[in-house]
Amino acid sequence: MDDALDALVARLVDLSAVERDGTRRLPPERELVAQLDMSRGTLRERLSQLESLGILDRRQGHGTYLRSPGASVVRTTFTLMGALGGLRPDQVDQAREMLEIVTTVEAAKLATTGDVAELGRLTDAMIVATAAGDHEAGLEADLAFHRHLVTIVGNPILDVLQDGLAGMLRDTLAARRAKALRTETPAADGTYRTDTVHRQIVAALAANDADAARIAIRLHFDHHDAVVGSTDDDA
Amino acid sequence: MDDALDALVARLVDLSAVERDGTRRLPPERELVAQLDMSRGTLRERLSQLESLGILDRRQGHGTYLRSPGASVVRTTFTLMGALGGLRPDQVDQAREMLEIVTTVEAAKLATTGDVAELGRLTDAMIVATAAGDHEAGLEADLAFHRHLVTIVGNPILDVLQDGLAGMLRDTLAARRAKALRTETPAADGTYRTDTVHRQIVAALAANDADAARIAIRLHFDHHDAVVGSTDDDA
DNA sequence: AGACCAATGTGGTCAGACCAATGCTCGACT
DNA sequence: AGTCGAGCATTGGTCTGACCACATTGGTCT
Repeated sequence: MDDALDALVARLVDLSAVERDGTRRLPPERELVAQLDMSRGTLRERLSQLESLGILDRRQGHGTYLRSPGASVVRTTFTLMGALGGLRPDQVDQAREMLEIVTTVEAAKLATTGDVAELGRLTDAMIVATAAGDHEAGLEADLAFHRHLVTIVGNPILDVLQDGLAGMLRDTLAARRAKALRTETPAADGTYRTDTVHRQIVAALAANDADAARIAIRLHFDHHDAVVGSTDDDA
Repeated sequence: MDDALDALVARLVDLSAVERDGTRRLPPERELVAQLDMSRGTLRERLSQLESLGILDRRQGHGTYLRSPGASVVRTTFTLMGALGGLRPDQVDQAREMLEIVTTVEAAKLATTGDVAELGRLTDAMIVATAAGDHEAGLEADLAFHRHLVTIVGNPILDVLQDGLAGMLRDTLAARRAKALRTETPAADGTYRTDTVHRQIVAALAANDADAARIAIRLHFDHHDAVVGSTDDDA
């Protein structure tokens, strides 16, 4: 099944035309039917598969567009796994934590001064937002921080996994962050340890010190776990 | 799109019947059409989506069966990502390595004496097979070893990711292992370091020593990388 | 009893029509 | 001239009913 779909994707890429905004648009289904020599029903079945794999985007009255498969697949996969039983939210959380630990360690080896500057900026934004009581923006900056760590490593697989898992957990993460901030007593200068732990990560990356990064990111999670009481602890 | 599919899956689970071998079998499509009040074409489109997500298994002349989504989704996703460009084999390899590092560390915290015994058994099998020149069996035991580490952690997400990535990399892994064994000079007792590194991992798990496990698994990869010359190195 | 073959049940494909949403065009009105 | 709205064309979404291909089952012939 996979190889056939594979071949189909290749032909579709050929038949697609590039729009002005850079997206690749497929010919209408009725035309594809002629060029691919199959019935519309069969074609639509294949397109549905590709759509569910995140490779296509179909919009009624608009057209069908190619796109790079992304986090959506991972998210739907695990969502449906959850629907079928056998997948608890804390397991998703655990997987994400494990992923972020290695990501951070790997990023520490590769971070450039530009990356460090960007991460510093995001940390500042987070602290400012939190101090101003805008927890929505704080969460956003928090997520952006971790997303940038993934970017540094530059591995598309991590991208997909991180986005997918974090996307699933968005509500959970928001709740965790809120609870941590609510429970915690801010320091003298009004900052929260929940936020300032990020500075340690940035420092480790600035020094390209993988060990320090590992310790810092674990502190990050241990702190949350201790406050919120999540999954398991660390050695 | 996801929520609609979600609901459909729930109804399908209701309509399915349990076979004697424990698998859940769906009614024939023509009957589903009546019970779900949609046309067969539309139903088939949905079923195709679920199949591509690894939730269904359709066999012509046989029937349609429910199954837990598994590694296949991850594998096809990343395979198609590769087909669309933007995903190199070494990136898959890197992701797998990163995943195995955290998996091993986590497993060290949770391993029981039974797990340790099983891992010891697999290591023995691997060493014996290698000594006998049966590299196929050696690879098999090697893969089983790492698969059991995932089992110890007991997180279905890791299961899926590990299986998916290792499945994609099967040929690559075989080549790496073969080259490592070919290049390496065996010790006095005829064992290879490629194999014996596993003993260090087992020892770390027996002591529930997460730090030792991390060091051991990194040695494992560093060794391979040094011999074969793969992706990046370690700090 | 064994081998062969036909009937049946199942998913896979095909064909043509109609429905529904989107965006554009062109005309009426201000 | 500008603006708003009705209508039209395009495109994906659904329905119907027929036929094809594969797998199992049971009967029939040797």
